[in-house]
Amino acid sequence: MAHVAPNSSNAADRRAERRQAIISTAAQLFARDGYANCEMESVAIQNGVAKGTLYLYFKSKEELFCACVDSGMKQLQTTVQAAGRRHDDPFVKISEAIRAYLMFFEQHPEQAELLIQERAFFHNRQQPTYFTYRDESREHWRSVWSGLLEDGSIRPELKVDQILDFVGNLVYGTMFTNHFLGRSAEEQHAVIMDIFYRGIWSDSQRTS
Amino acid sequence: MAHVAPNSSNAADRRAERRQAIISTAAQLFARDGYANCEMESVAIQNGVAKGTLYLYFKSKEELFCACVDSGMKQLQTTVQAAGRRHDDPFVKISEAIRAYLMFFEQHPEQAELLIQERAFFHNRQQPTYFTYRDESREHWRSVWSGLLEDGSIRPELKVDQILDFVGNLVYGTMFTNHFLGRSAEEQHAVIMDIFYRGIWSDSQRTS
Amino acid sequence: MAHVAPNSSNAADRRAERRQAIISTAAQLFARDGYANCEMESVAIQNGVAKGTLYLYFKSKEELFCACVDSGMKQLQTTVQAAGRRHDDPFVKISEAIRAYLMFFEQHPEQAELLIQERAFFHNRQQPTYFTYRDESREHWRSVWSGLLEDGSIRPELKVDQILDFVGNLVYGTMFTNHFLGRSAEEQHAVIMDIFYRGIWSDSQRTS
Amino acid sequence: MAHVAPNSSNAADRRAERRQAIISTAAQLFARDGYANCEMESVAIQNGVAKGTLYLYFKSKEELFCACVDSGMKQLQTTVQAAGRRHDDPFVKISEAIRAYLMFFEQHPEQAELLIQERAFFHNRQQPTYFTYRDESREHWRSVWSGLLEDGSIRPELKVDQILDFVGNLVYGTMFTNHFLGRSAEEQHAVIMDIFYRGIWSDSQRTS
DNA sequence: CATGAATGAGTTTTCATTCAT
DNA sequence: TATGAATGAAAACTCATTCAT
Repeated sequence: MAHVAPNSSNAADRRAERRQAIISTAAQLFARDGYANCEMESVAIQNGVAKGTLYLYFKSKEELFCACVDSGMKQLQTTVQAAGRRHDDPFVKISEAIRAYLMFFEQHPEQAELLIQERAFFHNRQQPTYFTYRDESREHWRSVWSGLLEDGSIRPELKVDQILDFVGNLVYGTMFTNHFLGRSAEEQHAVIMDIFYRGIWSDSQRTS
Repeated sequence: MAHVAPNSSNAADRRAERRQAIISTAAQLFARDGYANCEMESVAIQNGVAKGTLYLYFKSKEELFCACVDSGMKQLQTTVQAAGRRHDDPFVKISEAIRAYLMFFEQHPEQAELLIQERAFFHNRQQPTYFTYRDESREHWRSVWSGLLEDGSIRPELKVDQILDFVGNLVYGTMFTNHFLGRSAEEQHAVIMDIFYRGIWSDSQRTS
Repeated sequence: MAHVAPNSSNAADRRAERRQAIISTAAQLFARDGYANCEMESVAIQNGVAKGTLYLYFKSKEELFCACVDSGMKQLQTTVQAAGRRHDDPFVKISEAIRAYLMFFEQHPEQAELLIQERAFFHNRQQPTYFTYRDESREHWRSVWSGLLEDGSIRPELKVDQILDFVGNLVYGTMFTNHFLGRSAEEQHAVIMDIFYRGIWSDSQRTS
Repeated sequence: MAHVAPNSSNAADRRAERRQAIISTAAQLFARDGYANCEMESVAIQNGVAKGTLYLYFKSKEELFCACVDSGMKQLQTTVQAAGRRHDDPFVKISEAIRAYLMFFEQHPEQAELLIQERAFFHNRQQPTYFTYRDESREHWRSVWSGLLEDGSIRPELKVDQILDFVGNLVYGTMFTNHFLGRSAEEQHAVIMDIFYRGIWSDSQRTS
């Protein structure tokens, strides 16, 4: 019985690998030059293939771009979920998921750019992929927060959806300003969690 | 001596008015179609002038676009400052400034789009105008927060810059998700301030 | 009172002139190189204008091509009608119209090519322009033939439509073979009319 | 000694069969889509082979196309000749040959399209295949007509070449209009022969 | 100042053909 | 023989910008 190499065993696998390789370089170039200024020729050259070859893997420039965004968001989702699953304490789970989220974009700044490019070029055609993935995860986090609400860890007057929105907006905004201003996710993370959990008010202010 | 009308008293004023009129319609069109898909011709037609005329007011399409962003950010700044100045209590001042900020983008959704377009097309050429204006206001808000910190209204372990960043990121993220998802600023505002000020933890959780 | 030149009196006229000039050179080039091999750039250069200018007059290459065919068929129609109108005797009228038809394509061989190109490229999109114009003239010639049938000049067992079809097919086929084989219309014409009117049979054969 | 099947006895025969199969489907597709819009890929798929295989049988797309035209014209020639040979009377022979000609294109409309496509795309490179085959048959028909002229069946003032041209043009034009306008060859045939043999003039008109 | 006709650089996509397997 | 992945030349069309009027 012939041994089959695990990661390029057949034509379909090689195709998938090649596809992913194109996506990776394309993502970098789209992010660096912008969707409009990034030529298919550059992507091809950067991949060591001819222009026409790209069209064997993607029907159009737009489809290639969308594949880049989609691939990135999938990776983000995986990364964040994995980070959360590594811990049992809900607050730690949440905190570590947020850290993973911020770290992901710090390590993959091109993904932040792609989100902007997507909105800039395709806002009339589709809802941002980011929010599609965001909605997918929502149920999971909703149950985590519900638990915290039920066991009295969270102020009872808050609603889960409010918290989900708040934290979603907070990390979204933080991620982008980190990206634009070159700030470090690591430093931000502790402060964010602190204020998010405890607020800014002093005890005296709280009780007044 | 001829009477001079107060708001189009002379050629320079008329020029400024016309310039502003062009900016207004251009902002709408850039936002609706995207920078790349928005033709100078459309802007001209929408203004009832000929294409060539635009070039008497703006050196290029890019300059026109930048004028749109700049004009929008100026308006935002003015609106937010005015909202803050209407109140004396620092927390109310801050809260109302934030409300004004969110309301501004709700009423001028094209400005949110322009920020995206700017980043998408010109990130290699300039820092986002938004952050330039953001930095300009920072000093003012720093002094407000410093006062709160000094008088013990704020937890003493927090630093003003941390708070400024936190709230900046929070409203930035909130504004964009409101914009993308069509959410109402009014509803968000109360929750945001509540969590920002008090955190999400219950008293029992805080003391544990 | 200013004198106004009769043939370029205003912008609309100049536009029409320019349009016609483009059509003329385009017709030559489409015929020479074929629709597919004729580049818009060539047409522009041949006209002494830039490529973009063509698109101010014609929405697309296809539209320019159709304008060429249409213009040619209009000219053909005019020429043939005029030739017919110059004579009163119906048989002469018909004969001269046919001569004019054959001469037209001899003098405008590009029009014969355009008919072929049109069919070759657009047969899935529209009926050949030639047949549209052919149908338009049919009524006129029907009445001429009807008169001849009624006054006994034509064999009574023939029907007008049969004659119209026969002569239509005959001149159509003759025109194309003249064109392909470089034959002279002038020579063909007399023979065609002779056989068409009298047939090929000898008297003895007719009566047998 | 192995038994050899009579109609695919060896490699050469199988190759010829396959070649012909490709020609048949290619002819349909060239006619349906036009030479330019017909992709080699489609031809391959329609034949159940891979693109590369076509190039084992034909050097290029152009050669494949030419083979289609040539094959069609050969079939036409065979069909027409066979129809003529079935009769002894020269007028019947001629009439039946013409009927066969018109019927052939009615049953093989793709061949009419191919003639147009050939002219449209290759008129700078070769004379139309149709006329090559036409010339080949000319000698045969010339002798038929000469006989009729000599035995007094045909008006003595006519020349054989004139008759050959006339009838050639007539059937050529008739075939194409039948094709374009969807007319039936069967109906046309009788009228064509009648007018061709007897002309349109009434006896009174002939003698006047 | 205002116009709008003219310009021409620039890019995606297609598809015939090749060639390693 | 047969395959089909890879190639890369080629061309229509757009639109920001200019400039003669």
